[in-house]
Amino acid sequence: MDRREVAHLLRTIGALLEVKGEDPFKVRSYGRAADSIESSDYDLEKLAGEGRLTDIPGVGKNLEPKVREMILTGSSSYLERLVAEIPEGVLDLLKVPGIGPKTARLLYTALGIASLDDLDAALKAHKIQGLPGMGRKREEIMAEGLAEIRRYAGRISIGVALPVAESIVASLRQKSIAAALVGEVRRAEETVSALDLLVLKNPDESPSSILERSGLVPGASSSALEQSWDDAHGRYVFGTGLGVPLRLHFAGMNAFWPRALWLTGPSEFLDYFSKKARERGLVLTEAGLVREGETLEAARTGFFGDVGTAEARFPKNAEIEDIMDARFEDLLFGMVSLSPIPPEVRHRKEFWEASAAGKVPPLVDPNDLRGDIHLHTLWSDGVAGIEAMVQAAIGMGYSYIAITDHATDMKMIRGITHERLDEYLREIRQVQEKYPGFRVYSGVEVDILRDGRLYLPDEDLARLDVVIASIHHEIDSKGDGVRRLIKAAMNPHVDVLGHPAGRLIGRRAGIVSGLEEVLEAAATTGTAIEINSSPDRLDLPENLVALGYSKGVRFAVCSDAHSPGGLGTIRYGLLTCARRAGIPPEYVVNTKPALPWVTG
DNA sequence: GCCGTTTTCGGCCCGACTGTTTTCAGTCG
Repeated sequence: MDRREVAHLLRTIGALLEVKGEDPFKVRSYGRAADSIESSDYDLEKLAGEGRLTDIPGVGKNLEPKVREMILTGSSSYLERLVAEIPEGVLDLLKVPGIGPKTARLLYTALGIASLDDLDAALKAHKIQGLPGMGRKREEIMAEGLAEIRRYAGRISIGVALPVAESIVASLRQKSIAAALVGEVRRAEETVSALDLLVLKNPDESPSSILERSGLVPGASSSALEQSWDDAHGRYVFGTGLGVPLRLHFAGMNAFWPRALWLTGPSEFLDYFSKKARERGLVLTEAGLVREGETLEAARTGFFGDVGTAEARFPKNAEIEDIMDARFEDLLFGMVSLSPIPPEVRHRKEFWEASAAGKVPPLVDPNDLRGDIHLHTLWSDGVAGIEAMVQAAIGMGYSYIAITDHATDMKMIRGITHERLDEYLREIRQVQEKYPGFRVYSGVEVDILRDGRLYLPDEDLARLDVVIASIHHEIDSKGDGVRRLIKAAMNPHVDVLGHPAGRLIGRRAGIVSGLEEVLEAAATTGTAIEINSSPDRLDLPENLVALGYSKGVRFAVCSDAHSPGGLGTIRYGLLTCARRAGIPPEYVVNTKPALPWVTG
């Protein structure tokens, strides 16, 4: 059992203990151990074998045997005992706003509610008001929250889906099986309903024998998955622990990229592509690109050796790496007189037109990023010091970062105050001196208060290189977020508006109207708009990024990392919000060699 | 339940808000 799975079991135990009403500190210790195991690179099986699991911070004498059992057997008898008391479905209730551990337990013990469906039924029958402490208003809040969760039912964030899909591709590759991402994950949709992989198949091999070789067959590994063959689509469908299926599609060498194009879609783009193909006497089918009048059977032999050009033909002894090169897909575009369109913008009609005209504009690319300007450290709610974040940034190949700890009146976070500012700036300067070739900007993420003023006075903000202004409380419509954001944008010290919509995917809708006005204001004041890449935010969403771009707004793509490992999440915002919106690199401030508004 | 000790027990994340009360428990950031 791998790190992620162990961490997941530990978190499940922690949540169940919390619902049981156990000591909060005990509950938290399970979460801490999970974080520690997940973010480490320990060889768990080795440590378990040597009895050294307590070397892991957060794992003590009580957790050691529990973790060892998970690693060695893939399950936990302790967890099984807990689930006998409280079904795991009760934990789904915790995702609903207004339901915490106490309420979840009450709902389960009083009404037997053990799933979101149960909750839905109880809300509709108004069974909840009348329980101790529950009234009409509580029911309303729960119903609203449940509706938001239901909007994302059966979907997971790209931030969860992409790394899992990539790790499956990597593990298949280790078994000499070549596969590529297709479908929603390849298009980098903000949430996806399935993980689709296209697997390369030799003519003499069957999908089932590949599957056997893959190690994904139940029983072949501890992470056994339910699987079934879907004959209509020629694919295997697996259940995963993520709430979305994994689907393995198969194609031979010559049909690989036509099939990848088909499976990547989206369907309205395939319609357009087909139309262009017909103009050239070609037909796009699920199995390949074929000459008009040709049968599907013929198509199954693949098109590259048939209607393909000489350079589109694979060499006789092509290596997997050669075949996996997406430039072969580009050749398909060429065959129908289109310029290649990156998967993330194939849904955008303006790119179809640009493609037909042979002028697809460049999109901002991960390699364009020169720095990350929204990061937290131990100075507020981050888990690492400034220097550790600098080293992580250097590891990402950046030339600069901005340290932007919270300046907030949220009491739980001890952030940057007027009194602590001197000391904070001093430490940033000290780290800067140790890394002369790398720029460490000083900054804060300052709270926009209820009246639109900022938590720190202007004279403090004036001392910082980067000021991100964000709303952290009363984000919904009654908090009048639009007016507060515009007021913050008008402040000349504010460089960036942080996570403007304030949404949390699947939990909180955030500001749902009026953000056009904020974009107008930002375009006028020159304030950059953040694209926050945290997988549960992905804020600003694509459609509003595209709108801002049309108004001339500049963007800052940021990780909002709270740990060194967190810097890597920046790609989710980049792919899902920036690239899908069709943003070129020059509209992203942190593609510049230095921040334009900082002098000296 | 972990950790780090002033070594075997106390600290660990705290305060505002809210819907429900009729004095406060529970949630949230």
